[in-house]
Parts: sequence; structure tokens; C-alpha cells
Amino acid sequence: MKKVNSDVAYDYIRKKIISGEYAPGNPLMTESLSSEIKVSRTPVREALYKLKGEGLVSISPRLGASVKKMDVKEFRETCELRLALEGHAAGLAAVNHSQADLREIRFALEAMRELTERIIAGKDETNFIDDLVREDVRFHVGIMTAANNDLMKREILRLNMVNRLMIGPLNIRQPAKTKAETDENRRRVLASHEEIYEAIARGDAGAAREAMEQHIQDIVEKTLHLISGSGRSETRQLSEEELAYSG
Amino acid sequence: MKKVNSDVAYDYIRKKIISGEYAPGNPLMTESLSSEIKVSRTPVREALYKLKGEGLVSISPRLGASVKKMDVKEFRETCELRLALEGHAAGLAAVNHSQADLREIRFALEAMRELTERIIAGKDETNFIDDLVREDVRFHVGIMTAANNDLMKREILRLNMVNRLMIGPLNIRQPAKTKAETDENRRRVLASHEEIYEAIARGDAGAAREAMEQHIQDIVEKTLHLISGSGRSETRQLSEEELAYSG
DNA sequence: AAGAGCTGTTATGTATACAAGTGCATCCTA
DNA sequence: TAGGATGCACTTGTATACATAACAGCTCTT
Repeated sequence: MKKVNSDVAYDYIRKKIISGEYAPGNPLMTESLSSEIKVSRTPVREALYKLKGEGLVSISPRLGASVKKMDVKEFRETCELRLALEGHAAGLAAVNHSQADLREIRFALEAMRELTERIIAGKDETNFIDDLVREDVRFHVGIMTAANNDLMKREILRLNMVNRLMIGPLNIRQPAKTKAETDENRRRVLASHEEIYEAIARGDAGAAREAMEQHIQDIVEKTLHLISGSGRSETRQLSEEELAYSG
Repeated sequence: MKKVNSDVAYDYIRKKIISGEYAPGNPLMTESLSSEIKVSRTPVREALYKLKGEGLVSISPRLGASVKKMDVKEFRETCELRLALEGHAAGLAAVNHSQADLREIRFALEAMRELTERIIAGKDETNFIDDLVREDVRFHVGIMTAANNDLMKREILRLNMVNRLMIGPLNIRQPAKTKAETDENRRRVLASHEEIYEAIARGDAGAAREAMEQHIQDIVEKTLHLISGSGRSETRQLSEEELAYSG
């Protein structure tokens, strides 16, 4: 598979969207992009169509392309999809996992356990938190892999990525929480992961699915709470014109 | 939303793929398509990218586009996805359904019951079978709608469409079955539908999901059996080059 | 005779010119 | 001054020309 210009444009735009440099709603004009990437408009357009297929970009005829902007309804629907798929994947993982898969999941779990303890213990959080997130991802990816369904894995990862478009802009102003609250939260997450792992390890598909669904549900609810907490659910309901008015 | 040439090309190609006129593996050359549709190559290319996003077309750089060809692995993975989503949707439908939703589902079910009885009774199958299929679809669509998640509905419909690419070519040589067998089969399908409906009607999400999962599993197994029965599972494992050799 | 290399053909990838639609600012009118 | 018409600038959509990679058929060599 040789790399052609449309792939270059694709990678370029995709990266900027994911990193947040191009925020949701940001118009993506073929001309400026083409001069920025130094390819012609044709491969840029093709890149935009590919990104549309992934759900990162929306295109409407004659009005051009823009970074996909999610409303709360769509966000919830995406979360529900993710819940369904990741829950099912956990069930499949319980049945289909290889020993190597299980090992990978266990390692991620153990790393998380240790990191969680250290963070709760208290000294120098920041570094460990990045590590914790990484291990969290490793845990979830491990399960998707163990489920032995590439299509499902790709789809879950895609949904996650799309969701980040919604969550990403929120990170800036998370409502402050007490350390006790976040610690309690971390313990809950860890406990969920342990429950999921146990179910998978003993091959109990039903329990694995239920535990995973509960886990995702927790995460989603926390996020939805964040959204309404930051007063965003209402703001997002505003139409284009209304938003323009306030600016 | 005005209709532009790339939409024309999109509709044209999509229709031909779904109808089977362009069979899986069929190369889709921009030049011939453009002269056929009477638009230039540019909108044709864009149409192909859109179709790729839907999973109906595969494109590889410099080698061009072709109608998506599924191997057994991918088919099974798609079915698993569909199982997960449609099962979950049934669960949601049990919780979220409106009275109108329920009515629609019940009507489809009742129509199917009557048609099944008539078909089993015996006179002039053909017409009724088309009707039966239509009501079957109506039943499933009704549940997706009742789940109140547009994204999920669209995704399930898309998966179904993609699956047809695999199943479609098979229809030609279905191994003959005795009428007793097909009748028994129809009764099973109807019983499944009734079970699903009852669970949804009484708001039992768990039961609705399980019944739906079982139902889809039945369908999938039947189809997979058909595939191996027609000696296709082995053929499809062959690589491009091997296939080219035999031709 | 088999295989490597060459060459012409064909289809794709890309750039660019042109057409056409959209939105905005300006200007005119009541 | 408010409302609407008009024209302009800009962007997208489309056609097309050109560059380049893949492929097929041929020849030449071993």
C-alpha cells in the first residue's frame, strides 16, 4: 500500500482534529487546507470524505466540510453503542480469550492496582496519572483483542475516538473535586476492572458482560454529569446563529 | 440539501451493488463509470469514497476500487456485531418503547403469524413469502425504532446491508429442503418473534435481549450452514492471486 | 522452454481551470 | 432609518489535462 497525497492530507487533518487544534464546528476549507498541506484540492477533498466515513467530519453539499460537532443526543447514542459493543466484547472475551490475552489483561490490571495505590498514597500525582490512563486503555484494548473480533475492536476504538471530540473540549474546566472523591472514584474503577477480569478469567460470559456494561455506564454517567455540570448541555442546544450572536 | 453529481453517481453505483448487478469483487473503474453515468471522474471518485465509508466498496491506492468482497471471517464478525447491536436494541426497546412503537411491532407480528399459517396450510406460496419477508423486516425495524437510538438503528441497517453482499450471491443455489423442514423453520422464527415481543411488551429488557440474541444466532447459524453447504467457505479463503489463477 | 526484462497500454492520482452557488456588504428605495 | 435588491468575493463542484504507477504481452536470454 503506497502512500499517496490523499493519505498525507488525511493523516494531517485527522491529527489536527484529534489533537483538538481543529475544534468541533471548525470549517475545513479545501483551499486553505490544500495550501497548508501543499497538495491540491483534489486529495484534500478525498481525505475529507474518508474522515466523514469515520465520523470525524461532516460535509454538506455547497456548504463545505467542518469538524463534526456533537449534540448531547448524539453523544448519548454513541455511548449507548459503545456500551453495547464493549459489553458484548467482554462476553466474547470470556469465551474466546487465549492465555496470552488473559496475561495482557491481568498485567494491565495489576499495573493499575499498583498505580492507584500510589496515587491514593499521595506523592506526586501527575506522572502516575498519565500511566494510569495508559494502563486503563491497555486493559480495555486487551479485552477487545481477546474477544477475537477485529471488526468489533475497530468499531469500539472508532466510537471512543469520536466521543473524544465531545469530551475533549470539556477537559479544560473540570469542576474541582476533593481528593477524597477522586480517590473513591479510582477505587471504584479499579474494583470494576477486577470484577470484569475475574469474570473473563473464569469464562463467565454473562458476568463479564454485565460487569463491563456497569463499568461503562458509570463512566458515561460521570461524563454526562460533567457535561451538564459545565453548563454545556444547554449551550450546545443553541443554534449556529445564536452562538454567533453571543460571540 | 441540493443534489449534486457526486450524489447521482453515489445513488447509481449503490443501487447496482445492492441489486447484485455489480457482484462482489467486481472492479469499479472511474472511467467507465463516469462515461456510463455521464458525469466526470471526479464525482465518481467521491461517490466511491462515500461507498467505502459504508463498507460496500473497497479501495486500494493505485489498484482502484471494487465491490467489497467478504471472507467468512469478516462475515462472522459482522454477524457478531449485528447480534450485539440488535440484542441491545431489543433491550432498549423494552424500556423505551412508546405505545405507537409497540403497536407497530405487534401488527408486524400478527401479520407474520397469519401469513405463516397460510403458507404452512399450503396453497400458492410465492406471493405470501414476499409479504412474510416484508413483515419480518417491519418487525425488526420496529424494534430498532422503539429502542430510540437513531445511530444504533442506522448501524444495524448498515450491517444488514453489508451482509447481503455475502448472502446475496448464495440465493441462487440453496440446497433443497423438504416442506416439513421449512415449515418447522417458519414456526421457530414465529415463536422467536413472539417471545421477543412479549418480553418487550412487559418491559423485560434482559429477556428481550436474550430472546433477540437467540433469534439472531439462529439466523446466523442457518446462514453459515448454507455457506459451507454450498462449498463456499473454502473457495473464499483463496487469495486474489489464487483466484486469478483458477480463472 | 522458462523466466527476466522491456515497452505500450490503461487506469489511477493530482493539479488546475472553469462553472455555479452562497453569503455578505453595499447601496438603493420607501 | 429599515427593508430589500444587487453585485461582489469566495468557496465548492465539476471537467479535464497531465504525470505516474500497474499490467499485459512481447522479446530476448539462458
